[in-house]
Amino acid sequence: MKKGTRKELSPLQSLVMKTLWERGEATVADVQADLKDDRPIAHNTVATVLSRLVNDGVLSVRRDGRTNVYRPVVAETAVKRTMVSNLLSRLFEGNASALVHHLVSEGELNPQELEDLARLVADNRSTKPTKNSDSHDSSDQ
Amino acid sequence: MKKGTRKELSPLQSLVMKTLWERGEATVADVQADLKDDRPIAHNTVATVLSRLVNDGVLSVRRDGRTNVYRPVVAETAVKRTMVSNLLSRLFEGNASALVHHLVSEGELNPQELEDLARLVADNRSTKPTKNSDSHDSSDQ
DNA sequence: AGAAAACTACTACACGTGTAGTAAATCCGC
DNA sequence: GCGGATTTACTACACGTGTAGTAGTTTTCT
Repeated sequence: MKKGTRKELSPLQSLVMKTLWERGEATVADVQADLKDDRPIAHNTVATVLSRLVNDGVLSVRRDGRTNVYRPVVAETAVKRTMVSNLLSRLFEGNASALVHHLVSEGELNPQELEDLARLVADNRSTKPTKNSDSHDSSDQ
Repeated sequence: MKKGTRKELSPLQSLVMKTLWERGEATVADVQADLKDDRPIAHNTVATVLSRLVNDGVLSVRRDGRTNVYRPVVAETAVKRTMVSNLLSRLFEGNASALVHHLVSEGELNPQELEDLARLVADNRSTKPTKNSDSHDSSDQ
């Protein structure tokens, strides 16, 4: 239905898409095989999910013999962008640093990760601040 | 039904809960007033959402005269924890730094925020973050 | 007092999601 | 060449969510 630049994936859809993004393309059986490790899931359940994703414009399908081969139409990054940004506005007033603060105070980042993060921040700071200066008033500095 | 330590909130539920957490407690009319700025929403719609949240153990309700007064049972922090952690496992293999990397590379953090973040990281690193660091904690239960 | 407003409780309904069964076509092994 | 395996297309159904209407009870305003 909806041509989807802005698609939220449901939990199961996320799982399915993860294997699609990993593999590049996959059949129903492929996906089922990947998922079966974590959870028992019927072949037909996977097939249903897959065809709904095609319907939503998230996957495309190609016929190979009598088998359907599915392939991502929407990039993983795009979906992440949408979903993270939605989480941000829903729970953190759209404020990304609030989310990072949460991660830190909840101990989701271990020392090593904090270390890496520090480096990432440093790099990013030195290599010029690019876009995203819209409407935000930089009070001090 | 579901006793809820681990509750995911739907978009509208998140909106509603936001005002509940802000206000501490609220009536249907209060919530409707808060939401009406963003979206037109019927009094009854709000009432339904609220009573479902009570049913899910996310809110409690108290009678004040002939009016219901709702109050959060689940702390904002707890919900954030659940939902962020779910997003993490669904899209980032449970890896929090991957999420932060995403935020940085998508430009969700502006220079000022990166600056603050650097300080946060530095602080956290120096204060010996073995497991749980206590910067500024919030009440939750 | 009588009408209007405010509220709650209950009901309804469409749509998405998870889950899978049935029917039908095709393929593979013996 | 036949029976089981594979695979698709279609159908079904329960449950959550967004959305709100109805009915009924108070409260409040002329």
